[in-house]
Amino acid sequence: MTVRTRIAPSPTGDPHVGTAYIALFNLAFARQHGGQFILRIEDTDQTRSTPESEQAILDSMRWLGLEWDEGPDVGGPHGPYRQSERKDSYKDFAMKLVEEGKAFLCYRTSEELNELRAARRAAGIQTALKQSDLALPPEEVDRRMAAGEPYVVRMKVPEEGTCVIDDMLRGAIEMDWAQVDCQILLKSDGMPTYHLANVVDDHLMEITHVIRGEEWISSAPKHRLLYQYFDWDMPKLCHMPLLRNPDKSKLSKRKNPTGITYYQRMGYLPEALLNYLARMGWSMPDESEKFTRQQMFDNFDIQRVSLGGPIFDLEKLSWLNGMWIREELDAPAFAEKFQQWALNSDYLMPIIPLIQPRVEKFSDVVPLAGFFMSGNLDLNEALFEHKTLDKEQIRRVLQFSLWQMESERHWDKDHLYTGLSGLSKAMDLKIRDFLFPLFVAISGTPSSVSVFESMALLGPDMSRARVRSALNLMGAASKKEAKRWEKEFSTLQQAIDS
RNA sequence: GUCCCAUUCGUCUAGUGGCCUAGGACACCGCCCUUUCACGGCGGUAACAGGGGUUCGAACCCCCUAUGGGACGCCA
Repeated sequence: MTVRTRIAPSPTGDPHVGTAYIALFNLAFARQHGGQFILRIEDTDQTRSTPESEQAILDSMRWLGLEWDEGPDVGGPHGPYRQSERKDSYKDFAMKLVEEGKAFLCYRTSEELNELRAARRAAGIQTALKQSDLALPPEEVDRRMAAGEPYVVRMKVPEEGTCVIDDMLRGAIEMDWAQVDCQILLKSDGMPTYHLANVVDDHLMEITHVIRGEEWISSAPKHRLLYQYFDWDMPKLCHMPLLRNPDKSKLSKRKNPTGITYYQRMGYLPEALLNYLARMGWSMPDESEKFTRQQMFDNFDIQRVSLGGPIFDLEKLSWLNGMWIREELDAPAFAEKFQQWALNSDYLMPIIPLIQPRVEKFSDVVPLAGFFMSGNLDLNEALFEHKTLDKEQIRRVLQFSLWQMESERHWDKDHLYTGLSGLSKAMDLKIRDFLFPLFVAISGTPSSVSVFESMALLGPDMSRARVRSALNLMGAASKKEAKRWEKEFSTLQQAIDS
């Protein structure tokens, strides 16, 4: 038996806890049946899938104790997209379907598609786009083909009837073919889409079980149809519930710390985080709360997964982590773990050049650099008093910076500097005034080491969490205010971009 | 809007037709321990979304409604 999960790298290099959640259940299921667990990290978008972002995922998985098995030749964590010979073979598979009349070339431009969709919506048509909707006059196709215009390969999908998907947890799910659009298999750049690559890879790797997030249910008919078209055996599907924000929406970084490195930086033990993740939607037969990875695997039964989307709520995680720290670590182990966490040279070395110029005695170090080893800072409103900025401006700087930080795709000192200094210019504030609230939010004092370096080292989630909590302290925007600010912010952003 | 998935204490959950007057855990509250606080111990408040069936019997099976979520991309 071979179970796999497929992971998209995060551009900020901060793997998502939801990823670990799915991976954990794949691993548990595979281990319970003595099977293999394949972890695939792939993305056809080359800006996201970099050696660094892939490495970040592997590091996080290793930290959590989620070991994976290397697959056969096409498997393993380093996806085949980048290897040209594999890219061609995706094209071969797509073209085979075209020859057999199961897929077709589509010369429609994205503008045309937008118009088409808009027109259908206006006409109240709710069904998906089909081959017949996309067809162009033959002479127009010839013209575009002759002109060498870009095309995509789309799969053909039945216009009517129902498709039954068998889910390991939910049983049979019926869906109307009318709702399924003729999915693009090969993009105009020759890269496969997820749907094609997913099916081809899984077949070549002899995957027998796919455990993935619930958000994939609606594309399962496409996958089933592709297996049929290729005449391949289809793996069993299992859709896990989605982790949620406290407001019940899908767990997202805008509302929550979602990066694994955040929990690492926060000082959670990997065993505890994994234990907590396992308790999301799953329970031990005897309902115990604290258990090891191995105990979970020994008692694993996928049928014990409950389907309501669990809310990722930190209180119980913290309690559980406390249990692990108190009960599993004796004093020497505690000392060692703490030292590893706070004083390991990977984390410490980049901090030294920042603080050394300001240190006169070693006793200065903790007051100066303590914020690098803290979670949420203990702030109060008085810290934010400034000689020129009033409270309103401070709140706006915090909120706008937070939005800017949320949209930052490359989390490093230079990108942060470019983004935030651009914002301060657009807000028509002196950079030193603009930075003041951020210094307080990030380091707890108005005068500290470079705030950009600090944010880069603390990572996106920790930095955002601190700015968010500072904003809450000063008073988050009311609904009305938020609307106005959002408008203002988007015009500022345009100013930054231009 | 359309399709799909879901719905047990505030939160995570047990529960697969009689063991349910619904159990456990976090959080919260109270008491005990204690030079403080925390830990620990003991106790308490608190839930089957609503309405119809099926059945001798329904948290559990079926239908409808409501609510929440997801999907509707040359993202994954």
